[in-house]
Amino acid sequence: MSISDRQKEERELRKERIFSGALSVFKSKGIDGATMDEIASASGFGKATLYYYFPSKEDVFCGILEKGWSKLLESLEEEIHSDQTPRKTFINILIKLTRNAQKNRNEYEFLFNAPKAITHIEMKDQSWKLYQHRLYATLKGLLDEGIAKGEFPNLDPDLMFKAIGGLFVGLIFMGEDNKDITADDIEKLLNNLITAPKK
Amino acid sequence: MSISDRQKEERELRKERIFSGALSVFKSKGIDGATMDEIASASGFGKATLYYYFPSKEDVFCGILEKGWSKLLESLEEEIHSDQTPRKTFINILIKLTRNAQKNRNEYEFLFNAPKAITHIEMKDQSWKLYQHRLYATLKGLLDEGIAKGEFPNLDPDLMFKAIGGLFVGLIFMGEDNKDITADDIEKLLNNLITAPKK
DNA sequence: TTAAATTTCGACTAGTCAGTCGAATAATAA
DNA sequence: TTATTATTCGACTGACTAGTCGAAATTTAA
Repeated sequence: MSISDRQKEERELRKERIFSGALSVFKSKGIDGATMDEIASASGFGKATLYYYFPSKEDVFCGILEKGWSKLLESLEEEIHSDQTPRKTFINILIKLTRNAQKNRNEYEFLFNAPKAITHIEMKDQSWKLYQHRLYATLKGLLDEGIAKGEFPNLDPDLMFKAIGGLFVGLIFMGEDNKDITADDIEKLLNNLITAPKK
Repeated sequence: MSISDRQKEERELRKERIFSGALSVFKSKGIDGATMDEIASASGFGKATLYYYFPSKEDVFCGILEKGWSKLLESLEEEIHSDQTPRKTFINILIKLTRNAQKNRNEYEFLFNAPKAITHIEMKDQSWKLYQHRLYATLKGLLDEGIAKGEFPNLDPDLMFKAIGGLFVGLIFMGEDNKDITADDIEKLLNNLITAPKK
């Protein structure tokens, strides 16, 4: 491994450090309330150094979304490409997401909530949206397929999708009590709520 | 009615006008992105006039929450005090909320989302929280009661509460497509998802 | 060792915005 | 009418913050 590669790697590590400092500031001060000075000192750099790694505040922002969503999808590949029933796959993905979210709460809260919170800002780079759309399209596809096979209640798939999406976000991010929600909890809850139609 | 009363009434009307201007700015610029200058011109006043009616930006904010949550609860009194089964009452409240939210989308979006979006701001006046807690306590009580009577799936009530809360918010406020969700949709969906346990 | 390249940052600038001030106008009361 | 009170607002201030600059420190390459 040449020296230049090591340098790139260290650069990448410093960027990650800045991301994680930024996330903790976002958590305590809110997204708009976070200043570059705070993010800088939270990540152990001077402000000007931040601008050596990112051209603007928005790029820090988009960097987190880009990296985060990409990692998120990567971590789901296995579940997505399993050959189980649509219903099982659907639920497995939600369970895996729960695990991830519990492990990196700040990051996942940001990934799922920030995009809504910043619709009013003009974003140059929205490549992270591709990942997000791919996740949503996957889940929506499984839902459609599952409904067609009678594995889910026979309801408007769009409504179901919104409902389950909201349910999931509510479950994971609602309330401050960080009461652990186990994968079992999620599975039991989904299996009880999302029942197949009575024959 | 004395002249002084009419004046008070007009003052109140002007405050409402400011609230509604503020809501439309919040909608387009986001909560932190909204400036007092914009709120002023959106409501047809000069900025200094806003400060004649409210001592600070935060008070405009709290004014909307206070008025909004108070009206919201008032509009639910009938459903809350009905003597139907817990399950029916619970669902009726959600249906009524859906109707309200569809009628005043901006306002309800603010009432349900703003409190989360501003946890990082120190709020002097939080009297609106009393109303919010009363609604949540009512729903939680109905859920507990209903579970005890076997009208709902037999799951951890706290989890159920979060799940249904998220479900509701997702259903109403997720996505920009303002596809009308009818009360029937909600009822059908809830009745399909929240099934009583199989005997 | 020394020159070049990389990384760091304190101090500064330019712009924005909440909130104030004082004066003007309109409504009410005497 | 005139005095008093209520309402309006343009212009200003002080605080804060994104982003820049230039110089210093550190690392790498020869």
